[in-house]
Amino acid sequence: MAEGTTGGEGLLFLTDEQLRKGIEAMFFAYRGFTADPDRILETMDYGRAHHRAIHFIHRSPGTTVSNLLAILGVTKQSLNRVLRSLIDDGLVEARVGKSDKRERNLYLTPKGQDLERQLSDAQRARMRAAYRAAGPAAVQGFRTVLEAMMDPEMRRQYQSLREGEK
Amino acid sequence: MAEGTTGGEGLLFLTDEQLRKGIEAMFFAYRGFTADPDRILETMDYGRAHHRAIHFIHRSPGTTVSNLLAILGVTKQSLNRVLRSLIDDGLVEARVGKSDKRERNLYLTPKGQDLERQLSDAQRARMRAAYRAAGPAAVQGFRTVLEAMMDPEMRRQYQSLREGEK
DNA sequence: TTGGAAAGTCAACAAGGCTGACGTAAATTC
DNA sequence: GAATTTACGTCAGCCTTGTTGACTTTCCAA
Repeated sequence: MAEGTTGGEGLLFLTDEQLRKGIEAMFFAYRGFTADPDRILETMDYGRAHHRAIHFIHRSPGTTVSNLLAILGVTKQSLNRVLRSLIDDGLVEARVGKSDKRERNLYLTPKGQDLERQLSDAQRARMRAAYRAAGPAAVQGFRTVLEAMMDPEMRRQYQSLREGEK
Repeated sequence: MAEGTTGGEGLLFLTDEQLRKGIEAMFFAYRGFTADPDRILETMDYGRAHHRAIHFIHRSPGTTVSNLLAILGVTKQSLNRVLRSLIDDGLVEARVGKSDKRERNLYLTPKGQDLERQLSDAQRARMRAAYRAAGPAAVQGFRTVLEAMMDPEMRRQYQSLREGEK
């Protein structure tokens, strides 16, 4: 039985030691997860905060500032600083809302899409390598545990982003 | 076939869309992962950096400052600031090395152990809940993918911390 | 005995979080 | 039509946690 994760009928025996290993796995893996984009970003004047904004604008083109605030979980002032530099540098475009003119709909410009592609290519390459090394069953489990680890509100955000998936 | 992760004989069909979902899963799950300790820490004057130091000193009592630097991947000055406050507040003790008096061996005081327990109890509770909700097979896969996602150097750190495990 | 490693410290700086306050335009409600 | 609420932007100031660079002290080892 591998690493004592299970007993007879799917009951889990979870020692503190096993849980601690999961915790450290998250810590070290997250470092790897962000390492490649971080390397690209530091050559420009951007950081992880810019990456996150770019990612979610790419994911949901036309999203509003409020939506982004909810997803990223930061303050308006903090996001604004990041968004400001992306708009000034011509990576993001903010169009006045059509039905509600108070809103700003956010889009990546071609230049923004270029950077998005660079960043996500790097991140996907690592993810793909990890998936291949681990195999299909592991991938399924990986996603299942991560989803269970999210706060309910974040899980909703995550799942709503997955709409349109088969 | 669940979510198209596999074809016939274990070959993975990984669309960009699937990889992106894995990326977002990491993002949202990491937020959940740190949420509980963060809530505890903010009531005191500590942050995530203090938590990391406490965690690894607890994990390897008597570890040196250099070891900690290698594991945490920050600069000496950055770690020193955190360590300084923990020592001043009586959570960590730095004993002059026995064989090499330049080294400082780090230990948690009883007060430090109290905080460590609070933090790890909270973090383990979430991890345990996620593990239970996902099931044993998923847990196995979770750990496998995370390990594959680490940088080789970090993987060694991770695995060396696991020595002594059966 | 001298070179270099380990550790600590001081100073300065930046990114990216935060709070609070204030302004404006647009939408909504009364 | 007036008052209120909403969405967004911005100014000012603070904190944590990362960085670089320079310098000192201690002390092991060649």
